[in-house]
Amino acid sequence: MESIKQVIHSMIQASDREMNQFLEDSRVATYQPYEVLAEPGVIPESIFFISHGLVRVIIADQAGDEHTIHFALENQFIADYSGFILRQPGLYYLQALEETQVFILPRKSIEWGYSNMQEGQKLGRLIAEFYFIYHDNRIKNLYARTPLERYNALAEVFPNIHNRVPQHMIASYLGITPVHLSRLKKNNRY
Amino acid sequence: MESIKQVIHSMIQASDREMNQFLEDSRVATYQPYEVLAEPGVIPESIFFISHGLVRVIIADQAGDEHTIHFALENQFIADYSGFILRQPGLYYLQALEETQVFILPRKSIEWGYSNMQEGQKLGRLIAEFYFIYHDNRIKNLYARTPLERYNALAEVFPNIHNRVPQHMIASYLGITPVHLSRLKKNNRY
DNA sequence: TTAAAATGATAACATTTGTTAACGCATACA
DNA sequence: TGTATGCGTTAACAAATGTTATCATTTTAA
Repeated sequence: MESIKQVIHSMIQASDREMNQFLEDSRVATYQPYEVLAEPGVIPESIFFISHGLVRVIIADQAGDEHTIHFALENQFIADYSGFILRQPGLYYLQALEETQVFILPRKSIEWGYSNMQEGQKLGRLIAEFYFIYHDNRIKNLYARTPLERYNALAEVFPNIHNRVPQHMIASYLGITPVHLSRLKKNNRY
Repeated sequence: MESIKQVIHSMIQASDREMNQFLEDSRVATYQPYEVLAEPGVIPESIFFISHGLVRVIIADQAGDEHTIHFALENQFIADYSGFILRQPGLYYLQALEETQVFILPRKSIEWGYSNMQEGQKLGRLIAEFYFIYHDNRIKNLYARTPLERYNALAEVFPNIHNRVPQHMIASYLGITPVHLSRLKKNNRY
């Protein structure tokens, strides 16, 4: 409970009363490695806050192949946020890769926060901006850097990722095959 | 002046007084095709609203090659938003591709809006969410669709783009060479 | 403890994509 | 009007990346 409060306090001013009411309807859940927090086809009705653990975001293409789109770490919010905002069925799997504890914030709480917390809208803005910057950076790197450069810079975005995630998932995140990543590493001259 | 008011009113409630004060320090500017609205290396101090025209967002890689990262159309906000938020030097060129008229909203106005407009933070949240959804969609497509599929779906995101932008810029946006796009189109069997 | 499964490296080969150059056509402009 | 420039297509070839298979090692689970 403390970690989410800390993170929110680092972004906005909120009274204890606001904070407690905001979190009142949240619940804690724990997932084992490879367990699934959310599946595609369902309208997302909650936002997750990861207190510890690691969540992989996956999309499946038409052929059924799965692609790792994102890794979400402790002290971050994660959701199929587009689906949540648009109230459309999600497209992502959210999968724990480690034993992972989350707070589940239902839509009701988010909406309560927007309407009733002094800085609720600001909190929403800052979270959206955080992910905007993450996405923007990612797209910059995609256009302006090679896969190997992106590989070498990965740990800046996901600290310690190489000790927490198998390499083939990293290859998937980079948009290349595991075989190719292995080759690139071999020729990694820096 | 009317178009930006309409767009803002479609997102939030705002009194005439709020709206007029918010826009008080904005100015109108007009750019000819290929003129540049913003360059990398400078901390972005304003947000643009395109009342008509079309702006291309470009990033240059280490080799100096330019990549088209985005097209911004009329009635949209555009900026090097990451740089604006983080107060860091921008990385993008913003280039008009048609005769383009914009409102330039200085940082001062944005901050005034956050502090003084009833729904200022909400406006910021909705704009950040809009671009979040755009980015998210884009990344989904990047992983789950082929370049040809992305080409065929382009006009959904950028209406009439094929009549407004030369094909080699579209190829650049898709992350492929003009020669390759030409080949793909030739084999486009649907 | 042991057997099965997952992981990562590597090789051989196939496919995709990039590079360079040439050409025809349209457009801009002097 | 004529000339230069930009655009899109095509072809030939090169480079990058994917595919499939094999192997050794580590991890997982019975």
